Amino acid sequence: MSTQAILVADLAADDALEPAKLSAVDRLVEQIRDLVRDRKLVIGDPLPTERELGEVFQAGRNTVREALQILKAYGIVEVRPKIGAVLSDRHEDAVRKLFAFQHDISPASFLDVQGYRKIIEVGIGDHLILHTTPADLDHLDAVNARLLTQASVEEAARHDFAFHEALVTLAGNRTLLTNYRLLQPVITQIMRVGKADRPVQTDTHQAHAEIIKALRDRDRVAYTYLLSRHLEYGLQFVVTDPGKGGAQS
Amino acid sequence: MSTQAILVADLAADDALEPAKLSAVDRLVEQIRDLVRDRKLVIGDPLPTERELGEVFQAGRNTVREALQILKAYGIVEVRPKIGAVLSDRHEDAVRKLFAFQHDISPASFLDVQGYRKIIEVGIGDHLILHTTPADLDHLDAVNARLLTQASVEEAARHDFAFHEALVTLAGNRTLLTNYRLLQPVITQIMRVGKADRPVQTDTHQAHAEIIKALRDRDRVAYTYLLSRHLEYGLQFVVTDPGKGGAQS
DNA sequence: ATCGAAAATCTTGGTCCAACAAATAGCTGC
DNA sequence: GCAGCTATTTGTTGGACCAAGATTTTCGAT
Repeated sequence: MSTQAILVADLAADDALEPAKLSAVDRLVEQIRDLVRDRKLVIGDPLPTERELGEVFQAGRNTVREALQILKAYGIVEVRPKIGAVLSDRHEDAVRKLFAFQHDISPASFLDVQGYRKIIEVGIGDHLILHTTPADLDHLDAVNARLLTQASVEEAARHDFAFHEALVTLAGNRTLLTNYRLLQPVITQIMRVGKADRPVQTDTHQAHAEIIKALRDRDRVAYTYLLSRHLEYGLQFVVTDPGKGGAQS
Repeated sequence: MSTQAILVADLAADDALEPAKLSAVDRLVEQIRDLVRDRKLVIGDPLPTERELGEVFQAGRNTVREALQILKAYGIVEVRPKIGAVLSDRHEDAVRKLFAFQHDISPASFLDVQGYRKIIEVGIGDHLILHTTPADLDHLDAVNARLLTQASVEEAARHDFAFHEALVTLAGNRTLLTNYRLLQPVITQIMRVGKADRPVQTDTHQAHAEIIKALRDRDRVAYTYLLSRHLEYGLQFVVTDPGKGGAQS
């Protein structure tokens, strides 16, 4: 218990790297965060109006607005016209957006991301083989089935990602899942490109189904092989440079 | 080549989820990003002054400032009095800070992060066994050696993380490394707690050395075993709830 | 008199301007 | 070469206006 208290204190100090005088805007950001904490506001609760905040904290409204823009960028608040700033749960979205903000869009980047996915999705294989329940696998089937029910490339990419997301979810590690989701924009982008030329939904669905089957059979080797092949399959549509066949380095 | 052009266009559309009219501030954020891209500005280059930006893009200075606050929060620019906004390379720091923001500080969270690390660091084992060069291993030794050269808990945690970071770096995947680094604040926090009670630098150094040896021997099983044990070892200092001995679930 | 709809009003965020303070880059004079 | 001055630029504030949406008021129909 005392351990936890120490932790909180220590981590609070992470922000105090520059003990020097903060700008009024930064000070306001802190004060508003404190306000939220002190009043124990929860998601959806409204903050005071900009004018009130300015009055309470002795700052101009423009200064308050700049602070709110920062909080907004952090996904802490969402400001709706007229109703004002309300506490938001879009934090993860903000992280995701920020993460993808200036990711370069190059074939090398795609290759890298697919390599990452291979490490992750193959890496959780041991756990999946051991711990997935029939219900889990049925759920995967259900998610996979959605791949066949629509036509839009955008939709297909989303459902494709949903399958892999569900797979990673089964690893039962929240940190891993959060990190994997960070790449959602990039991954769905890869998928869109892969599916742009011609619809490959049935192929994808089939590949997913085989992967599920490998899990049902608790066949670690098949899982690894099928998953690797599946991820590499998508790559050949992305790396179009040489025009030749294989895409392995 | 044409593929790449399509990609860039498509990803630009990712932000256009709400095709409705953007606010002037959001529009400015985009315009400034475009400006940076068009002029091929690099890290350290200065942007036009706030008044110039306002004139060029037909916006008031306050609006420009709000846009700059967002860019600043994103780690894209750093604005210094008098000289103005200059392009910054703090983007990853901003992501890291924002990411750590949401992480609650609980034993469960620690357990989760350690589980994540196990998945990652064990997961790259195959690649490491196959591809690490003697030079790589010497580098690991050098990084590990630093663990013995100082006393501060803070320093020790940093060097401890540096070793694991170096390990992940050897996997040769930039995406993975970026994601792993995201957890730096949380991981070093875990390490600080683990080392708070008494100095265990020699133990840690020893454990690292054994892991390196396993890589030298290209012994996949030993690598997995030693790494898992090492990561679980740190955990027993975190989960202090029962006060009894073992901490395995 | 009661209810509901329409209109007027009031509040609030969005944007812009003007002004001043503080900091400092760059010039000026020695 | 250096001290000091000046002009420029960001930091901050207050005020103004607009548009949109919430609130209240008004007023007609029943």
